[in-house]
Order: sequence, then C-alpha cells, then structure tokens
Amino acid sequence: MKVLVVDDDRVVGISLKTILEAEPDITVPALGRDGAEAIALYKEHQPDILLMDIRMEGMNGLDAAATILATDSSAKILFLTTFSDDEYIVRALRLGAKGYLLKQDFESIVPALHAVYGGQNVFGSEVVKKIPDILSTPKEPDVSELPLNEKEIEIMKLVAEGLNNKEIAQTLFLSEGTVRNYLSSTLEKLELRDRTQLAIYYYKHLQP
Amino acid sequence: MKVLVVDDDRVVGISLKTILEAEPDITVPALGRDGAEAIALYKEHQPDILLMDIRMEGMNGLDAAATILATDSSAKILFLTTFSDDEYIVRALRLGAKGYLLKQDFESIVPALHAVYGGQNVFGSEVVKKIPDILSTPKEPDVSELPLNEKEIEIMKLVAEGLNNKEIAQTLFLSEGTVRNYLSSTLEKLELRDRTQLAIYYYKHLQP
DNA sequence: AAGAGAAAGTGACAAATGTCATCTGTTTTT
DNA sequence: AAAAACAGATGACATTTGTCACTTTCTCTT
Repeated sequence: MKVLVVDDDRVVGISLKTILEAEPDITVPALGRDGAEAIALYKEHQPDILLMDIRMEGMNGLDAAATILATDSSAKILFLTTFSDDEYIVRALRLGAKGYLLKQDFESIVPALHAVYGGQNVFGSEVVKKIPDILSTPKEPDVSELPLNEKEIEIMKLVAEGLNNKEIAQTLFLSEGTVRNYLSSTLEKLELRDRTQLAIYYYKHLQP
Repeated sequence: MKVLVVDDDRVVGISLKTILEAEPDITVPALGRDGAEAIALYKEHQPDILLMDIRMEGMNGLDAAATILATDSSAKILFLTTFSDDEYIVRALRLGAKGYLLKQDFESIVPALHAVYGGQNVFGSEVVKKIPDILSTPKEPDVSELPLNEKEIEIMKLVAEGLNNKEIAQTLFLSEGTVRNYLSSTLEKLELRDRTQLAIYYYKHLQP
C-alpha cells in the first residue's frame, strides 16, 4: 500500500516515513511539505492513501484535499492533526475525508491506515466526541447581531424563501413600495447588490 | 423536571409517560401526537425537555423543533427515533438538538434525560458512529442527474454566486441574451420563477 | 398642544430580468 | 448534398427590481 505523507514539519514527516516503512506492506513514495506539493505528488504517485496535516505553511490540507477530491473523488485522505483544530473537523468530514486522527495518537496511525485501506472510516474517539458539540453550536453570527431592524430581517427571510416584492408585501401587510424601501436599506447595510445575493448571504451565513 | 412527550404512536407515548413518571423527579405534563401539537403544548407547559419522535403524521418533529427553537433558542429537545431515520440525524444536530436516541435504547432514556437536564448532549453510540458516514456521503441528488445541460448548470452555479447576467456572460464568453435564454430554460425545467429562487434551490438541494 | 422621529407609503425613474419569436452558423445524420 | 439538430445571438417586450426624494401617519416626548 502506497502512502503519501504531507506535513510541513520535516521531523514529523521523516518520523512518519520511518514508522510506516517499518511495516512490510507500506511504502512511502514521497514526502510533501504543503498543500500544493500534496496535489502535485498525489497526481504523480497516485498513492492508495494520503496522510496529511491540516495546518501548513502555504496551501492548507483542506484546500488541497478539496482539489484532489475534485478530480479523484475516491481518493482516500486521512488527516493527522493537532487537537486544537476543532473547527476544521466538520469541513474535513464534509469533504469526505476517510479519517481524522490526532497526532497524539501515534500508535493508532498504522492500524488506521490499514482500516482506511480496507474501506473503513477512522475517526479518533476524541474527534467523534466533539462532533455533536461542533455541529450543534451555531457556526455563524446569528440574526440578532446584524445591523438590521425587525422588518428588514423579516423581509430578508422572505426573500430567502423566494418570494417577490408583491408577495412579501401581502405577507407582511405592507405596500410593495415599503417593502422595496426596506429591502433597499437592507442591501445597503449588508453591502449587497440585489435580492439574489441577499438570499445567498442568508443561506451562507445565517442558516441553522 | 418537566418532560413533554410527543409521539404519534399512542402506545409509545403512554409507555414513555409511565416509565418517566416512575422517576421521582420527572413529570410529564402532556402527551402530543404530532409536530403542531408539540408547538402548542410546548408553549403552554414550558417543559424543561421536549422528548419527541421525528417521523409523525402531520407536522414532523424536525420542523416543529425548528419552530420552537426559533422562539426559544435554549429549548432542550431530545429526539427519540427509529434507526432508519439516518438522513434526519444531521438536520437534528444542526438544529441544535440536545440529543438523539434510538427507540431500541429504551433503558438509556431516563439517564439521557438527566444528562440533558444537566446541560449535556446525548447521542447514542450508534448514532455517533453514523455521523461521519452521513456527513461524508453527498446527501442530495447531485448536479449530474438534473435535467440540465452543461451550460445551464454552469449558469446556475454562477447565479448561485450572485452574479448578474452581464457578469455571467463575460465569465462564460457568451452574449447576455444567450445567458438569459439559458437561464429561462433552466427556470422552466426546474419550475422556478426567478434567479433568486434558483439560487435558493441550489443551496437547498445541491450544496455539499 | 407642538414638534421630533419613527414607520409606512407614494411616484417616478433607470436598470435588470425573464420570455418569445426569429435568425445565423456549425455539426451531425441520413 | 439535403435535412435535421444544435449552440449561440438578436431584438422587442412586459415585468420586476432597486433607488431616491418626498409625503403621510402615527407615537412619543416635553
């Protein structure tokens, strides 16, 4: 099994290579030092598994993973990272990472690689424990702290449901002109151009 | 501790009530049978915890939870559901459910209630095990199976980024008129009215 | 009661949007 | 080669949208 190792700490990279190649069935064709190298080396060596750090100088591991997965959706990527990278866990999971291990868990790396090679997902128990917390904490600034007043917020929500001005007016018992005025001020406050961008903003930043 | 129980199966509801009220510190002020009742009863009784099924006749548990959380964001909601409701888990977590238990896990309900009452999150181990799988599998019918051709899909994506027709035309090296025509056919195929609804559609149905 | 200030409305305008019928080249089919 | 299919473009049109200046109406303050 070919395992490409990417970590911006040279010492870690070499240690990993040593450990992994002590296994009879593992080879490490190359060591990368950042996301860009990961992409290039992945393309060159077509490893069975990519074992990569997340926080790195230059391109980070998540963006590299996204790029690699875009061309090879079956890529098996296993992140090896430090505990404090909480906020990355969700993104890694979404991307379709096959695993997410903590560097502390040194001895579980080899078994994890075997498991991933066999098609399993591997997430360290500390990681799994964090998932509900992470998912259940509202990720983005909630409506309450926007510089919008009540009406503007209501209108924004209706825009985000796809209503046009006339329908919004009927729903809120306002004239269409008033709705337009509120919408206009909302757009200005959020520095957006039109209702479509507002709907997008809503789904990107404000959704449960 | 007041626990509102909502399940559309009367037998389950009554069983739960019996079990819970055997505990000295738990009372069950009412039994609801669907989401709409859940909302009304929640408002009426202000329970400490809402214990609710997800799949129910009439309004489902998730929509009810969303409504309740909209007015009382500190509501403690614990879903009790069957194993097959996989695709709901993520939504439940996002909403900020405090727990997600399987009905099989009957004996863990009481301790779970105590834990939630104490501010903890409780997710059955089978549920936690599923999370990575669920998150890493693309949830929705992906672009490939839409009745749209290449150009229409590209345009849809750009609309979903908030570009106007002129910008889309420049990006794709098409005339603005052509962009409009493609957009028009896209809207018709998806039975949508305007670009805002299209952007919403994109984020609701097609986003990773 | 007078006046300040919201909240809501009006009217006018330019720009953007969505629809339609039609036209122009290419490529494919037969 | 003729016909059909296709991608792209055009121009006209009715609507919708966003902006702005201004008015009306209500509410609160003093």
